[in-house]
Amino acid sequence: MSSVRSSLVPKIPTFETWSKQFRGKTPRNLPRCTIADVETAEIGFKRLRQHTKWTNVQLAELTAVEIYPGLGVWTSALFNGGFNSIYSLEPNVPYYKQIKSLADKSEGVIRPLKKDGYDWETYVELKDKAYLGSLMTRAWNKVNQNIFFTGTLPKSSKGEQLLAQFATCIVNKMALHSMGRIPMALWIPDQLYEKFTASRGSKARCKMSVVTEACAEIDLIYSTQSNAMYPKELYHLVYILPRPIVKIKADWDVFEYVLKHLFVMQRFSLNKVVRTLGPGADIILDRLSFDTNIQICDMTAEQIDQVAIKFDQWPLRPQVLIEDSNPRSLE
Amino acid sequence: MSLPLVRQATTGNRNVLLRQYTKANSLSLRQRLATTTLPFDRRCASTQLTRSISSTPSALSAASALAETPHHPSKVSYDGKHIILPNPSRPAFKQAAKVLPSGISEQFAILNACIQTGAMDRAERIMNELYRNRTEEMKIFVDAQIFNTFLNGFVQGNKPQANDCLAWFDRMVSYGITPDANTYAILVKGFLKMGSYHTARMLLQDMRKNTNNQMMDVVKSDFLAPNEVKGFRQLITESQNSNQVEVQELLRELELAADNVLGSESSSTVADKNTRTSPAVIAPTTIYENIPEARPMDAIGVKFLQEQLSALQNSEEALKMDPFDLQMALEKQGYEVALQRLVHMREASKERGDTLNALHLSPLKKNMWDWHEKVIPLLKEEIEKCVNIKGKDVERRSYGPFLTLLPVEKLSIITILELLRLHNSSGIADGMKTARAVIDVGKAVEMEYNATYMKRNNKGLRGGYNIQNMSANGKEFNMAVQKALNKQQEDEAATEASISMDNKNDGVQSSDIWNPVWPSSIRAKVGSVLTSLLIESAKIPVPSYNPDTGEKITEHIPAFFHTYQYVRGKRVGIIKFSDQLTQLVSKEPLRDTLHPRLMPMIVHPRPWLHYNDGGYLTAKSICMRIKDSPEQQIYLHKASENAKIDHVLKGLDVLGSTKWRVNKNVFDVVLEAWNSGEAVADIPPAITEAIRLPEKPSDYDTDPKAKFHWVNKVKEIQNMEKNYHSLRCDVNYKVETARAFLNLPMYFPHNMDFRGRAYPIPPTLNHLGNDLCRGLLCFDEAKPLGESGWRWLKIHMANLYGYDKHSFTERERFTVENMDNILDSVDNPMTGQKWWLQAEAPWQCLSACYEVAAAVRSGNPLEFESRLPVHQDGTCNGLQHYAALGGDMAGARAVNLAPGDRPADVYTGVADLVNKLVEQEAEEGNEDAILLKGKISRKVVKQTVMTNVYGVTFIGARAQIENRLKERGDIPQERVYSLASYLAKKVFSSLGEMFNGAQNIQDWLTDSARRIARSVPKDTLQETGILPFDSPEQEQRFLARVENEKMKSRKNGKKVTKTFSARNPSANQMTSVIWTTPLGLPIVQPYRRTGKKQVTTLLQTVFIEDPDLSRPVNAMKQSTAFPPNFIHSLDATHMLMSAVACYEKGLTFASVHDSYWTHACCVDDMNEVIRDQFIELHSQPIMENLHAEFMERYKDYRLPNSEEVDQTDKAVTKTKKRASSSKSAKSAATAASPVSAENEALFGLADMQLDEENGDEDDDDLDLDLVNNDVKADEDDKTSSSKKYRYNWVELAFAPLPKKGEFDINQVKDSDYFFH
DNA sequence: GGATTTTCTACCGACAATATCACTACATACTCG
DNA sequence: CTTGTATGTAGTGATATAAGTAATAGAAAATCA
Repeated sequence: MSSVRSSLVPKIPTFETWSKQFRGKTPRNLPRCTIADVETAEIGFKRLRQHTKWTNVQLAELTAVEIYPGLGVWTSALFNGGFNSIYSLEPNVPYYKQIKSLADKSEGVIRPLKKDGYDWETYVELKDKAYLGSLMTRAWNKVNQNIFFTGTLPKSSKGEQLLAQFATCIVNKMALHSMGRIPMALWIPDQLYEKFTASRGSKARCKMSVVTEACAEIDLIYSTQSNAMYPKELYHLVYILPRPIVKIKADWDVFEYVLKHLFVMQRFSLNKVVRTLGPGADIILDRLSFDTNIQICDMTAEQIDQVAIKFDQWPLRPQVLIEDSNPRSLE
Repeated sequence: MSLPLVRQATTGNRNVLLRQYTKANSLSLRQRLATTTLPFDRRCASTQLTRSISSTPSALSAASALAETPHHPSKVSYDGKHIILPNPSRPAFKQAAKVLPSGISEQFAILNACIQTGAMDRAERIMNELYRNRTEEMKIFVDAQIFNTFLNGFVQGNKPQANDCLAWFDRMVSYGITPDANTYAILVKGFLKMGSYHTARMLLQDMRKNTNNQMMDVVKSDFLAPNEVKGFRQLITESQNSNQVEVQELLRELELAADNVLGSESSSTVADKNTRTSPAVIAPTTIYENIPEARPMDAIGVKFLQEQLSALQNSEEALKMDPFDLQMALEKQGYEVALQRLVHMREASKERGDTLNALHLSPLKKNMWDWHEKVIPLLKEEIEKCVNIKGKDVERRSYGPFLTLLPVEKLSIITILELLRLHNSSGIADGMKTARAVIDVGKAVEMEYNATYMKRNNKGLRGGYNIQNMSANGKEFNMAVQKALNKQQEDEAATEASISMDNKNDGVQSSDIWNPVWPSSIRAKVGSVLTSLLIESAKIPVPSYNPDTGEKITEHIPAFFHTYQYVRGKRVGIIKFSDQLTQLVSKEPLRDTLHPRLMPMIVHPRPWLHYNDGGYLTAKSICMRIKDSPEQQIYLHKASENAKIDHVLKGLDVLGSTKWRVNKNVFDVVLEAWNSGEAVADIPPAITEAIRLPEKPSDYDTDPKAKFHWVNKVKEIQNMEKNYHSLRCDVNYKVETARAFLNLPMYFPHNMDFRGRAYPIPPTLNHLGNDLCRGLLCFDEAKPLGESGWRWLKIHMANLYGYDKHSFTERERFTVENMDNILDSVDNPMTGQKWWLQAEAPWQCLSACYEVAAAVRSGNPLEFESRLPVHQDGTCNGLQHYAALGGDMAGARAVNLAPGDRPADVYTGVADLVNKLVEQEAEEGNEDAILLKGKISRKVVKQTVMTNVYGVTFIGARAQIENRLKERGDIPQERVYSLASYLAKKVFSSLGEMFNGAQNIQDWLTDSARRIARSVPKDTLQETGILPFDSPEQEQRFLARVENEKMKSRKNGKKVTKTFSARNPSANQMTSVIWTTPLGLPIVQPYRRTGKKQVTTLLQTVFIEDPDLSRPVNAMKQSTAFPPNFIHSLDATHMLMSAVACYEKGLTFASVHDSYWTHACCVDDMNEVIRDQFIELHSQPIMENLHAEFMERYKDYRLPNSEEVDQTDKAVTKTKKRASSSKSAKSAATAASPVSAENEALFGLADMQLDEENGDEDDDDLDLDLVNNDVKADEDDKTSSSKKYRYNWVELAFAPLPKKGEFDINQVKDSDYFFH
């Protein structure tokens, strides 16, 4: 109830010391970027608050889950913003220590956890009563008022993979989103942001952006300026609000199969590409409600969903949609 | 001293073979004949094994006219006579190798296709364009052969354009190409055809006056068909009235020549010969237009084919046919036969008209026929489009000409069969990679084109079959040949007509005619057209319904469809079978979809005359399997040209001369097992119902992890299913192949991998295949067992069962004691005790059971006529060679080079040694050791010991051992990994201990290869300004050349000169490791960095190696692969030597690399041969020769070197991390690297200091520095603060050879278990 | 030139990534002087 | 008619693609600043 918290200021090392002490030497957590500028975090949060129109009361009800806090700059901003509590998931030891020391000054609001936001188990564990279990909601017509998910995505394939999985999880109400319609705000590296938010027709249009379009509303909140990140990178803070009704009606596995195959040749027309779905799959063209002479990259999520549905209903569709892509060598 | 004898004998024998297959006027052949038609007394080879023979003149010259150093009679190698070519980075290499740049080779292929299809306007355009845009390259690559073929195109058809021909002739001369006799033959032919006798005469007169070409050569030209030669006679008649002396002279010469070719009586046959060949003069397109839709062959052809058809279906019938005709037909008309089978079925059932039989008609065949009929109009349409190209349709221009090379019917059936054949290839379930498919289809078209239109072999064969004495197994061959000849005489007209039917070239085909290989890009493009048309038209009707309306409909599902898969994030284009097609294919035996090409032969393969001439009767094949490496090809070519590889070819001929048959007893059991659908031995069970998928876990919908694992499980199951399926398919193909040859003899033409190891060319069923294949095959010829044969048969029986680590006596007893089991296996193979199924090699065991049982029951085993091949296997053959090379006592004993009472088993030996070490450490309290104590079996270490020869690294060995330990199951899973690490170390150290000599040699080989692969020719360094030129003249020459190049490539003058320094030389490392085997085969390691390019095809782009890109070597691969390759080249040498020697002794011989087979009764003889040859081989200083060859081959090469410079500015030379690098993880675990150890001892005292100013060159001592590694100095340097490195180039030299041990190779002679 | 990051990790038989975009050089069309 | 400019295009090189790289380590080559 104390909206007046003593504000927390994280210690920010110089770039050189950061390089030495924090930048992971192992290729495991290779390009972990972290916000290294208090002002960026503060403005970011301010904008976010404007956008979400959170009241102090609402904030006081909200538990934030933050992945990859890094130096804890964003964590501090969240703390200062007045969240009820903040689970800060940091697997990397030097960072974890940094978060721990912040937490010690946070009167128990910041709760550092040595978990990796990338690991699937993490979300199973978060479901435990001790963490978020009590805050779960079933209904999807309403946004979960108690959980807020945030963090800084690594600029790596893992980061990209993670983001894509968030999107699928929203669609399928899995992992984090098995706990309700949880809003998210993520710091995303520029390139990934482009892909994540690419609209139809854009050059960056890809599978992920279709899924995203189908399952969430995305808003750009703020972008980092010059030296806000260690190492210097352009990041965007993005607010992700899952839709009450996801636009994908088809069976997810079918949808994914269709999506994957269509996007092989995204600048070709559906008329042609549809054949790669299965032998004789062009028969479903007539059963679609839109002009099928359309480039794949120009299709909306709904249109692709419709293709998936019609494909699924097609009696002669290939039964096996799981493709073994890993030809593992035999002895 | 048997080797020189062998050499002589071989040469003599080749001579015989040669003459049979030789066409007298082949140029390359002339050269060969020069070396082979030397006086030679056959009796020498078979009877008098005198020592002096190797120094007789005949033997010397027979061996090689080029061998100039015959002073060491025992030597096999031709000292100083290696094929040495410039480094591929040098311009000189391009000149010598004539490796076409990819753009040119494509254009050439297209050009040739245009010529062959009569599209001369297009051909002219291409010629013009090439000469305009690629002037320089054309100067290098175009020769008279190419130009002749081009010129011939003008005068070929029924509308000869002799004047155009003449115009191009002038241009030919102006391009600096010297016309030869062929050129004149073509020109004259053209004018004769047009009736311009005057011009023709003028041309010949011109030739006589101005050139050295002989009239005889003109008339004998391959470009002239017999009836065209008769045209020359016409010329004589027409010119009789001329009074000029010159003309008279000319005519006399001409007459003489014509008589020589045609025979003087030929004038009487002119009329009927002409009528016979005249249909072929009709333009190709018209021929095929007249063909009735359903019957692509004309009347005679159909009759002929149906004969073969019935022959193939009923192999009893086939026996009655002439085998030569059958083989010819199989090769030349395999696709027609396949097609005819479809037609035949269809017509037959139609005729009967009853639906009952229509039901019996295989649905797959019905569909295939349907596709065939549907794709043909599409093909015709496409061809039409290609003919009338509007605008610049680049794609159509590049594949169009190829589509008319073959009749559309053939294109269609080729495509269908190829796609069916590729089912499940490249690890794709129910499909294939697009790249593979389109390239293979293209290749199949090319091969079919070659087979159909390359008449030369046919001509040569027919003409060349003279009745000569051949050695033992050649006799039957000759009988067949004789029969063929007789038949040919009776039946000549029909046969000729049926063959000449598809011959568009007036019967003109020969090696003088240019026939460029199609580059992969062309193959891919051509293949993609056919494939995509087939995809478009091949459909299967399937009942279905419209889910929206519920209305019942029939969908026409494409049998194949093009799609993509992602493999680790990368797109891979694939062509998949539809489920319906998969169903069809899996339901019926693959009998009628059996691919007609590359089947076993039913007559003796054509001996290898040349590196690319032998094997099948008509198919153009090459004796070595080349990997996208022009370098390999050119070395082989040069060696062949210089008669260096005759011995090797002879060896291959011997392997190909072994006559096989299907073991009917085993076949019946296999069939029964197969039809039962159960798993028997290595035949997997038929999957009747889909395997049930595992239950989805409860958290499947909420936890991605759960889902992931479930999906993985499903994938695993699918994978298993796929493997089962493709395994069953494989068995299906093998069984069907065997069935096709049930009553026919089989020969396997052989070729080699690039190290010289021999392989049968037919891929599905051969004696190198798995147990099933081997069980299905036996020698065709039977030989009475006799005392020793009976003994060996029993031993062999035990071996196959897996009882092969005991003494021969024990093994013999094993068989005797198991006689009841053996008889039961024979009497009730599928219902009895099934003893044979427990054998290590069940099918072969069963095969042996039949043999043993039959022998026993015959009443007198000693007289039993046995066909079973009995094997003698080298015990760890690689290590045997290593031990022999190193003279390594302990090693020699361990692999049975030295005699012993019972076979030594390396694997057990290593296991014992490791066990000892482990026990020792267990007592010392080592936890790993305690856990492993007593658990180290032979099996655990076997794979690692085996692969050690191949240079397995620590990581690989650890993985192997890990797997073995996991299998055991008595070790806690989580400890397995660390235990495997521990054990791998122990195994390596034990190996190092046991095979110290091998280790040393292996390390030396690795090190030497590494140096070679990193080295650069001096010239290159000079030209890049790194080293000074030797002389101003050299510099001048270089500058001139550069200037010249600049002029040439002014257009694309963006020459990026890559940074070139001793520090980072990898981009310029162009030197591959090359050596010559003791039999004279040059071996080039092909490992280079891949230079793939995307090629656009109709279906998708395809990623293909760009051949003209000279790419830097993969130095690591070069060095790690060298030891195994070298050893394999030696074991291949030993095998080929043994093969030839066995042949000389009249033994039937077959081999699987290091397992040698012969009749039971001949095992003793073969054993002697094996040992003699091994001793012969290893009596030579192989390592010294290799070293010497390297020194010669890589003379003037420079090696990048880095040396440390200390503060006092005095260079302390040493290689930075270099010398020690040769002992990789592996040898690090063993004794210290012998290379450095040796040198430490030898050169440790040498003065390492070097004047840095002229350190770059001329310092002969530098090579020592490379090797030496002064440990103490290293330690000093660690303390020194400032390290400076200097990079420079030193002369390439090699470490001293490891010292050879005391083992006397002659002991092998007395080692019973050397091969056993 | 020194340091860091990536890439291997057993030989041969038997190979194989592809769509798309940005950019360049070249050819053609068109226009203007 | 020539020349210059705009436009179109064939050819080339770069880049993204998918996605739990199930575990492990160590040297050599490639890349980077």
